[in-house]
Amino acid sequence: MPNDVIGAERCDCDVIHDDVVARVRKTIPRDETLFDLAELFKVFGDSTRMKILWALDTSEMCVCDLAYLFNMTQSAISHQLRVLKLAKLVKNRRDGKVIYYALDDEHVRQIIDQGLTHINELP
Amino acid sequence: MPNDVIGAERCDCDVIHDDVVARVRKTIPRDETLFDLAELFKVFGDSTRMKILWALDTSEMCVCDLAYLFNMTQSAISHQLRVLKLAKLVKNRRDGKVIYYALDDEHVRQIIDQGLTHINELP
DNA sequence: CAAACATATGAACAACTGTTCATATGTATT
DNA sequence: AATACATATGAACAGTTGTTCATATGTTTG
Repeated sequence: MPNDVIGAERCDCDVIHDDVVARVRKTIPRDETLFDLAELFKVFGDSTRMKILWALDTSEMCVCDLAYLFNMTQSAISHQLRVLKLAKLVKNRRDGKVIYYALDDEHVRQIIDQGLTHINELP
Repeated sequence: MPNDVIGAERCDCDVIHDDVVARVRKTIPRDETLFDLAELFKVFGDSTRMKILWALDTSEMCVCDLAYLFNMTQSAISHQLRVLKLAKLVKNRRDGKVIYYALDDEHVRQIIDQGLTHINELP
């Protein structure tokens, strides 16, 4: 299903590069997929959530563990865990009063590692 | 170099989970690294930039090609290309009046692919 | 060198985001 | 049942972000 192809103003070089534009149009994913992808990365794009993900990669933890570990409010952590859960990056289980959170996806680590590689290779 | 360890309020289970917290403290990267990582993913967390990255993965393109392709203002594209360039994800070369942008990193595709895998595996 | 073109950039504005504060929900203990 | 504890959640607020508009920079062409 092709994306929005309704024309904007074209400059001279658009016409020259018509083939390139056409090639991209054929291979680029649907708008909705690109939007979902951006939404996913947006979740990784906050240092509090990044800390939480990294912590949970070591071990499952409860909310107050995380709050104590990062010296943050229980409420702030809880709000962010909600975001992570909606993105299916994190799952939880209840044990009495305590709720334990854990990573819910084996790709989380891989995505983060790719990011680390990029950062470490910068000059 | 250890991160901020100044104490927040501890709940009862913190004390119980002291070992877990200590283990995370030992293995988690420096605050600065986590911040940089989040900054990197933030760049992927916008659908306009995601579109641009995907387009440039097919072929280098000039600014007005991208504007035409996505039916957006030249200015809007230009602003986002600036963000991508600051993140070292994109490089450019000048050819007369026209400036061509291209991916500047072989990890871009891999990072995006990992994200796609996550999205596609959702139920 | 003047006009046309491609791109960059600063200011302004609306929309979005993350934290805090107050409070609600749910569970265990006595 | 009442209290204490762990977590969730809604409202509010400040800070951030992406687009638009106007304009500036830099290059080519006549």
